[in-house]
Amino acid sequence: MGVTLRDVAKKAGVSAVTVSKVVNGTDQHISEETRLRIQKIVKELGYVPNAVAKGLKEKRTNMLGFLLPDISNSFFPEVARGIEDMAKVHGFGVVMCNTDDSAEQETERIRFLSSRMVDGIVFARALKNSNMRQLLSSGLPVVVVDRDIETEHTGMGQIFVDTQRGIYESTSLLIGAGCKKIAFISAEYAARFDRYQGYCDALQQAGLPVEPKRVYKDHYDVKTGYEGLYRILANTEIDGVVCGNDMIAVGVLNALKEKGISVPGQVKVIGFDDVYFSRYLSPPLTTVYQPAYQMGSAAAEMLIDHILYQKPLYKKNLDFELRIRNTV
Amino acid sequence: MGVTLRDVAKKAGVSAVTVSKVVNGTDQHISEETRLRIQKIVKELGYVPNAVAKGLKEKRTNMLGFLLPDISNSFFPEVARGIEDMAKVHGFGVVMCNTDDSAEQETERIRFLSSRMVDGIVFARALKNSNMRQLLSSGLPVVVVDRDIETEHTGMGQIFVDTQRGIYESTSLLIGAGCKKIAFISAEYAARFDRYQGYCDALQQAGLPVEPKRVYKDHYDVKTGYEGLYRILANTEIDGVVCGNDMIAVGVLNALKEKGISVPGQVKVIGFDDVYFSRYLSPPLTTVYQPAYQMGSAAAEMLIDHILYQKPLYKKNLDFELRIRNTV
DNA sequence: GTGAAAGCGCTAACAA
DNA sequence: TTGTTAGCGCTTTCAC
Repeated sequence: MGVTLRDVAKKAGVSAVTVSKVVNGTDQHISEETRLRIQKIVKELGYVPNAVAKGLKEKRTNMLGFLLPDISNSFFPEVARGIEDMAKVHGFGVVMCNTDDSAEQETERIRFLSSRMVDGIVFARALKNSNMRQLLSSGLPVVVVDRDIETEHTGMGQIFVDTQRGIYESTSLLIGAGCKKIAFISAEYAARFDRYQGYCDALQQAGLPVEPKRVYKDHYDVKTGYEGLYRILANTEIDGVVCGNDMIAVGVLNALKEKGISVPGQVKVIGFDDVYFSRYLSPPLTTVYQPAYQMGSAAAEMLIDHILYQKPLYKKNLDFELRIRNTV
Repeated sequence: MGVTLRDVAKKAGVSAVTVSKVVNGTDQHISEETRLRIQKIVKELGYVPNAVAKGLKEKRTNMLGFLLPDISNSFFPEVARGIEDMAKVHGFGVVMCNTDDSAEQETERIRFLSSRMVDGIVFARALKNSNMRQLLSSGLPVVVVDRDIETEHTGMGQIFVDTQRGIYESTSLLIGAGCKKIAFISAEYAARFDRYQGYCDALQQAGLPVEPKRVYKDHYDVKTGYEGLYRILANTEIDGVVCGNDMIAVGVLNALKEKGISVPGQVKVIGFDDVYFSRYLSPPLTTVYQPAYQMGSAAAEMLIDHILYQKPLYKKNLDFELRIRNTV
């Protein structure tokens, strides 16, 4: 920074306008000679356009906001990377905003990003649909990268995985492996793609009863898995556990080990997400992979296409994938 | 966005300047009446100052750049969170830039950030000191969050952990536990704080020989741990493994399990970093904790103090911490 | 082929 | 107590 259009112009003996045109290639009718001279001086002086000034003028900053619960929760770093890689390709940068799923934080950060004139927002979330409305009212294009979104929000783009179907399949895998008494441990909330529903559907399909005693819902964390398993085992027997995510599966695995119950011998376990260390658990966790990186890059791509070429936002369903390892 | 200072001014029947003064509290000599009237209209209209315009004018954007190898590598998400939390407290935002440790990427991103007029850069890195020089020449204040930095770079702030001492202590722990034939598996590179040196020092201190056959260096990843262990075991016997980081320890643990060698019975293992899932490995990994979150927040704090109050940048040594679990 | 004028939204310095 | 002027660095329009 420091060296401006004017500096270049002065040294080249032309006006700032001409330099601008050359630098941006915005005008064909510049003599080859002038163009070359200017380009040379640009290099000499190490001129770099001031993106802030440019943004102010053009009302486009080539910046994306990334709103997420917490970057230090696995799953999100991959998403972040996907977003940034795609953004970079198109000359965009990304501003990261952790909100801890708090509505106030979200509101505040949206205001922040909007004041900073980001051109669009990728909104990754796990829970409530809190202030979707506020997001919309900001007028900014938004793409929601959602694992579970409650309602349709017209006007927003969406990248999602059918987690209900994913859990349906993970449950079916356990059933296929001979489990008859399958527990379900997950987080507590209503969602468009209800994991619990996927679990119920699979049981029903197989003619197995849904036993409330085998269901535990709290949070998407290790503690929930651990405590859930103990709670369920206090009341009933099980031969399989369907987990709402891999963190829960980690808790379940730990509790099972503590109780001396063999996996997959006595109890089979299946996770969800395929967080990068799941394969290193022991036994390596069988789980359902969600394409986190791809979700991020697809979201950024949609947003940028919209910003740059006015392509409409849309809904995109990405495929999950069973990852068979050693807990089933 | 959309509603400007002028809009507020018009509606309040004052000039834009007055509104600016009221909004920023930059002028005591505004009548209570005017102030109140303006504040009311600001609320009504939902006026939010345009940070881009403000940044251009003031030459301060209240934005930090965060340059790192890869957010999807454990350790960095925590750092990122630390940075963002501290930044937020001071009204700063953070632009995340992954560089995969590539010098070209770093150069390019630094230019990018600089053109965007970020007020400072947090540089988290694991390896080579590539283009430190370029960073400096950008004129931007920089704080390096480093696990291993090669040289002194005057002018830059620095947050670090004495990893050499950390490995010295982790090795000593193994020695104290009775190990005589300790392997060392880590990444290959020279650094200010040389982990390998820490390992050697500890052995020497205990009168134990340093056997090249027991040393393997490649990358900070699972594969290195896995292959390193196999390689070493092909040539010699061991009763302990000091790992350069937790990823390596994961590989070591897996290889050991594969070979039917018990941990910590036959071989003891110690990691480094205390990545958040280390405690869930089996057995739970004994390791050395690096305060990643704190490193991020300390870096951001130093930078912001410098930006806002011209406090000089400095070097800060953060403490590591032995986390005794079940692999030793 | 090139440049002058105007303005993006804001604020510091100075006037009134 | 308030407003005018000027300008941050850039680009668009339109005149030359």
